[in-house]
Amino acid sequence: MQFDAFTQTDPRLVALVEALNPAQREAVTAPSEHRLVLAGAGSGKTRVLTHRIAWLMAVEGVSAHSVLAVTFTNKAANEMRGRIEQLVNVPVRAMWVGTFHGTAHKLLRLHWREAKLPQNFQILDADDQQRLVKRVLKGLEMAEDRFPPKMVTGWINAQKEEGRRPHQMADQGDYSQRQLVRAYTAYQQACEAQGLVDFAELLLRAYELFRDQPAVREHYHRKFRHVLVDEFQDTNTLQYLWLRLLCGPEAKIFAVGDDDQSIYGWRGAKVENIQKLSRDYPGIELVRLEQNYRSTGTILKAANGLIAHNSGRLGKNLWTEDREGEAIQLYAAYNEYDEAEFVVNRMRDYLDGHGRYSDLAVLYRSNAQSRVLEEMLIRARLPYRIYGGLRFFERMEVKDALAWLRLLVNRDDDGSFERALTTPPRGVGATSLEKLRAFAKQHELSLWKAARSGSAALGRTSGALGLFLDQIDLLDQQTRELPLAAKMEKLIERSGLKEHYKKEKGEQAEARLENLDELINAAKSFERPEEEGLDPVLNFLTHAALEAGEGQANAGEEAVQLMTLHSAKGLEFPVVFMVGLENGLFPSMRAVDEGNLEEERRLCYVGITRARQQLTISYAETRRIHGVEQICAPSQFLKEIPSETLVETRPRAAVLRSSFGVQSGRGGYGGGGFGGGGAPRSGLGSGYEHGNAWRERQQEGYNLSRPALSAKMTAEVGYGGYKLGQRVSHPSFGEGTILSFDGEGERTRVEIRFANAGTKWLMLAMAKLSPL
DNA sequence: AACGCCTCCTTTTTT
DNA sequence: AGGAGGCGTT
Repeated sequence: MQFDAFTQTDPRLVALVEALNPAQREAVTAPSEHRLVLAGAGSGKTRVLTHRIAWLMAVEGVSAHSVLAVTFTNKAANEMRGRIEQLVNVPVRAMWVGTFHGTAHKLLRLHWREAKLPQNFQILDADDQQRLVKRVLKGLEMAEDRFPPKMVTGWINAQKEEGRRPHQMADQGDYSQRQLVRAYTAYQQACEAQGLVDFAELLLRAYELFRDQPAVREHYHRKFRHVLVDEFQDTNTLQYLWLRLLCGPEAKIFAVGDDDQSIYGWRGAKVENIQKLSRDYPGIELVRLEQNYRSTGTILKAANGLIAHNSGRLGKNLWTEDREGEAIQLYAAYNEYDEAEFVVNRMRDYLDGHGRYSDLAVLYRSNAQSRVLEEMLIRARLPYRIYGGLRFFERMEVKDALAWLRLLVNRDDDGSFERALTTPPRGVGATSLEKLRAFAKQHELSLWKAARSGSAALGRTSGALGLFLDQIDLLDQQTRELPLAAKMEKLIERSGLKEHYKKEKGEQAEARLENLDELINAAKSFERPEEEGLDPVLNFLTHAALEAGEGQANAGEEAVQLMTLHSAKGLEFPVVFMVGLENGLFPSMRAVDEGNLEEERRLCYVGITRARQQLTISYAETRRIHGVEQICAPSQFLKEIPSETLVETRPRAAVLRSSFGVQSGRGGYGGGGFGGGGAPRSGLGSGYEHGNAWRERQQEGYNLSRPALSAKMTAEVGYGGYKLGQRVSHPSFGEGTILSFDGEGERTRVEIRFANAGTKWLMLAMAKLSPL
């Protein structure tokens, strides 16, 4: 189809393409061929993907039925569907838009017979899987120290992600390899006996379904004429194999990705799939999106300069029509507290001016870094939100309740059986359970069936056990006709879980009860009867496994955002703080040891390109890591960012050090002092050399902790009855909040942020302060 | 079954 | 340091 012809005829199509730049337009409107779109950060990737679909429908008359769009996260999938519907102005329920796992799951539900699964198969989440592997290892009497469950689980998943089944590996490799295969075999048998499917299994089964069932394969070959894949650089071996099988001779692939943003190699993602795609589809058309609509020229220059240090890139250079913007601020903090304080102070500057809390994001390499930042944010009374952490459906109490529901659906689910049997406690202890397990194993029965049939062999225990079995059956009968939410409620009540958590002490208990209520609430939205022939209970349980829910309550509220660099991918913020740029932390020690520096660098690239207007980078010269104070060298990435994009912010060294007499060999700060003047220290010279020497000695086991201390100590002690964060009143400046202290005794000075008079340093002894 | 002590480990995360 | 998980005690 010719684009020009349509611009003149249909105003809707004009609107569809008019806002696109030439490269985007080409990607969106070119005739249907296989296409690979290399989309740089902030270049309008999602836009291209959604517009492409809208274009196909509007111009080429493609039906929603023949489109499949796959993403990695539910969030991305939901967003995509929403934006497509906005563009074409009608709901597109018939279109398959979902995650790899969600799509695989859908196929397996539709073709459970061909996939050789029970109709009511259940999904095992990571936690369930871990437990099951553990039990299997126990059963095989494999030593936990030699074969840690975590490692075995990882290994099994890795095999599945390479498309390998145990029988393909039998009798291969050394002793431990054989043991692993034995574990995989037993684990898989357990899953099959219990009708369970883990995440990797969803993909592998779907792959095998297409591989082994020509009728199914051909059906979908006829159906899906357009297969669109988001974040293609994140696909693993199995996902790629499956995509290839899924695309019939008529299907056109539209893959969007960015090799420079491949940061999940450690979990099996294969950037090479991009090159593979080009080899497997020789005619594939390559489109590069390099114009960036997100960041300032300076930020892009920094990002480009950094990523240029990677080898084997497909090659891209981001550019923008936007202005240069501000220089990137670089701050050398004394320690992690100083760093956090600096971040908070800069946040205040921004917030005083105009900004919203949610404009601000702090990105760090590892979760452990969030604690100090949090502390500082609390003191500063700034609302914040940390991404990541336990999700709703992963919470203990929620999983407990769901175990009861799962048991109603499938009595042979041993994991749920054990969970329901033991929580709340009912006098069936470890010994009885062990007996039951042994009996079940001996007769190759599920725990449920073993308990039912073997009561005699189980001796005295059978009393409490029998009561439990009857209770389950009774609950099943009594709730059979109830709508889902009512069923859930009754289960929570009658299982004794509610009572159990009521008895629990502490503030957690309350939250637990609330979560149980919330679970009932969540169940309500799955009550639409028999949608697409799916049983509401199965539907609900699937949702719980596949979409574990938001990382935290109150999503989307006005708050400063804290997250790892990994979870920041795909997001953008006007103001970004990237903290902890120290060798050993970022790049992480492990990455360096294992030679994964390039992926680390890409992670840094991702971090830089999250920023729209302002980027601030910081590192600490001293940091407590695993409980030990360490001297840190600045990250090597700092050297790789073009220096003309950076401006070093002078530290307020004296604030942190004067009172403790810490003047020791800290190269770099010496000249600055505090107060005006003084050229910013340029380059990062002195930090590096002694940093390396330190690392060498560190590896020999020396602990080079210095007797320094530190913002933390100051903060906790407080002065003359005043504490950090305290509200005070001053006769001429009005009300304010104490931000920090400096010095001791009568020389103590105090930094106060006044509501109407800005931030000031005052001598505590002189200032006529009164607490509020 | 609940509690407390001890040891171990420590990058990143989605489904 | 701090959390998790294992294990032994009450």
